[in-house]
Amino acid sequence: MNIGEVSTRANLPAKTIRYYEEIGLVKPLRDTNGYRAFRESDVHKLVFLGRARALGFTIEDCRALTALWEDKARASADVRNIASDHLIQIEAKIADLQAMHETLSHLVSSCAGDDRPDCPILQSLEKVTR
Amino acid sequence: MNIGEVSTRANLPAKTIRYYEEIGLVKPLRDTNGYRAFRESDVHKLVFLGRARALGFTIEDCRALTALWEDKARASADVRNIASDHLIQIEAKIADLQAMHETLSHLVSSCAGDDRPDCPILQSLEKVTR
DNA sequence: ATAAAGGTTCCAGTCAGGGGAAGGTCAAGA
DNA sequence: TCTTGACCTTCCCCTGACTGGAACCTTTAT
Repeated sequence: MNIGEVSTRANLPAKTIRYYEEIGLVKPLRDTNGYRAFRESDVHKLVFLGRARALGFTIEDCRALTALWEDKARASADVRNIASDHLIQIEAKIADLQAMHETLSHLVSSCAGDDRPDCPILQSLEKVTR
Repeated sequence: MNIGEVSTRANLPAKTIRYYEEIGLVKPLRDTNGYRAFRESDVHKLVFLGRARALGFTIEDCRALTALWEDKARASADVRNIASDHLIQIEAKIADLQAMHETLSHLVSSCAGDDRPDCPILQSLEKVTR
């Protein structure tokens, strides 16, 4: 199977798949013409990678997850640890963004948004109250 | 004022300040010895930049915001537009992260996390249901 | 025969800095 | 006066996870 079909089936850009090969996440075979020859198992793995990336796992997380995925004797605790670490990071990011959102939405709602130059947003950014 | 003091007062790493000069966000003078010579107004601006970056504005947003900040005749609407665009992006990110969080926390709580190899997290990542 | 569509590699760029080397400058203490 | 250590300078490479583009090769359809 050529990269185009894999791209469609795994819903990943061809560039991304080539990149994943470059960093050793997938290892497709090669045809005599130099084209990558993907097996079903490669597609399967790329789908897995796409799902994991969409959930915000880093590439290194993905490397660990696919290694566990391919290890039939793995302990589920190993997978769970990666996932719950990631969950904690997601929670921290959400909290950060919510704090930003609160501050900014206060500012936006306090700004007239008209032609006059006085703007509470800029006034607030000016303060040294970090 | 040398970069070290500015770094302390603006609460930004010296590397960051040099970078901001490189991309034209600040333009400190130079002493005869080649050291950067910052004015109070530079510090003021760097504090502003630090605040804006902490609120997640991009560098280009910051460039626009400082231009408006320094333009005494600006319309507050211009500032408000930048800020509310940014607010929308923050909201989208929060929604994304919350969706990830929901999916992942379901998975984590359904995983035994023991020594056995069967793991619902991996099983779910395997599905093509993107 | 030719053109379009698909494949290949390689290079460079993104964003917002961080790390570290090699070297110049300054202030304080012996 | 010398030296030590803190501070400053530029320079270049590195990050993550790709993306864009150039130059070139192969396959397929007309």
